[in-house]
Amino acid sequence: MLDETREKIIEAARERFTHYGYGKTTMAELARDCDMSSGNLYRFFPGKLDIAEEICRRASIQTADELNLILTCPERDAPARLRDFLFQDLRETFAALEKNPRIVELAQIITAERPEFHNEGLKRERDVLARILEMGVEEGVFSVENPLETAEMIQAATMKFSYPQLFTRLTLEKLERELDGVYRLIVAGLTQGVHRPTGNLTH
Amino acid sequence: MLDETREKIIEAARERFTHYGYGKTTMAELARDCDMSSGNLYRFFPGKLDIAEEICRRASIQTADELNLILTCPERDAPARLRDFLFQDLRETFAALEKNPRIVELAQIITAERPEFHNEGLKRERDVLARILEMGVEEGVFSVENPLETAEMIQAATMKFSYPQLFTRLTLEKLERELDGVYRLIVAGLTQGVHRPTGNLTH
DNA sequence: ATATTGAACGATTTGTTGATTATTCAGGAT
DNA sequence: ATCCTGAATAATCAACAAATCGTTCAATAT
Repeated sequence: MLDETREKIIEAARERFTHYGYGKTTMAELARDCDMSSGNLYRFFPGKLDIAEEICRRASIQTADELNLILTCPERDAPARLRDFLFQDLRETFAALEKNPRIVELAQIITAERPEFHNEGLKRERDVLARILEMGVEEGVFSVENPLETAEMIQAATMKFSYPQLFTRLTLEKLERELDGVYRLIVAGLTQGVHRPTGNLTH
Repeated sequence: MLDETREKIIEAARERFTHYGYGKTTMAELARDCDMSSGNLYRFFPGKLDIAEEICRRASIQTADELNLILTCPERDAPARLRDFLFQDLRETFAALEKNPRIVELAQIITAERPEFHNEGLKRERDVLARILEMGVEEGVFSVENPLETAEMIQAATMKFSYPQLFTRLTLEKLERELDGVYRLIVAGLTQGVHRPTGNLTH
């Protein structure tokens, strides 16, 4: 029953946040939607931002789940899976930006206030990425010592394609061309094998 | 003589912008510094933002010039030069951020109002990068079809390390560890050779 | 006891007014 | 003619007041 009420709150909030935006929806409105007083909302969530965080967390988990399907897709080698992963991520972010800018705005607000939240989402995706790398190693096409660390590096190298704020003025076509180039660079590196540092070469 | 006056304006502006910030310096103050009326400034620059742009452009050119020195440094192979390039860029941005946040702030203001300006600076650095790649090809250590295009991809992959706004909460140490990882990934890819796309592998 | 309310409180936002400032340009100086 | 000025103008900013909103909690209902 308590959980049921929580769900009702989350649903009402998602409705208002995506329709009118985070700033424009008040706790009083949320309470009215759920037939309760505003004070009572605080028995279910510590505050407004936590409701938004829960909504974004679920979206993030769903994204990770969808990326996870790439792992079980048959008849694909690891490089193809890596490519699917990167492009699916970009396309979904881009589509979300066009279809519902409000959710993207929500994510930005939470990332600004709760830096840890963003790392959490990154970690979820990184685990999938690491799994793809491991598959590549098993297939004998990738040479990777530490999949999780390498996954972190791939995330760093593809950061440009994950932050909507960074690519608002670029077209999807241009982004895909660039991502394809970065992908080719990465996959060539993984195939070759990523070596330990060869000493400090900086003058 | 006209050029001399331009220089005087630029110097006065640099002084005030770096000391008090762009927003806090007025055209009237700049005019007084140069012993002229505020209206007269507009014979030398279309507007306030253009003065700031010229200051940033010069800083950007100097950065590119310093990166250019990497090309003539003796006794280094192309991978080492690439590493120097990436780390020098990161370290200089980071140092500028700590030593004089005002110049970084200036750059952000101009990038926001004049997107083209930023591309211009990126292009300057890209040319150096492409030259390093060409050297690598000549040395036989890199296999790169189109150096300028590959340079663009490397810039995309290292974007995380060029935007101060993105790494304000990360330490230089952490950033260098990540950049090292991305560098290793890239250099392995270049050594292997970056291949053309193998058809559209996305489901 | 437990669950819920809604008025009270402080923080934040909004709206408004007055001052500052970038930019223009008619006129004066050279 | 050419260069330069400084008052006029319109845009932006700062400061303050009013209103709104998130959050708390003593009181009430279940």
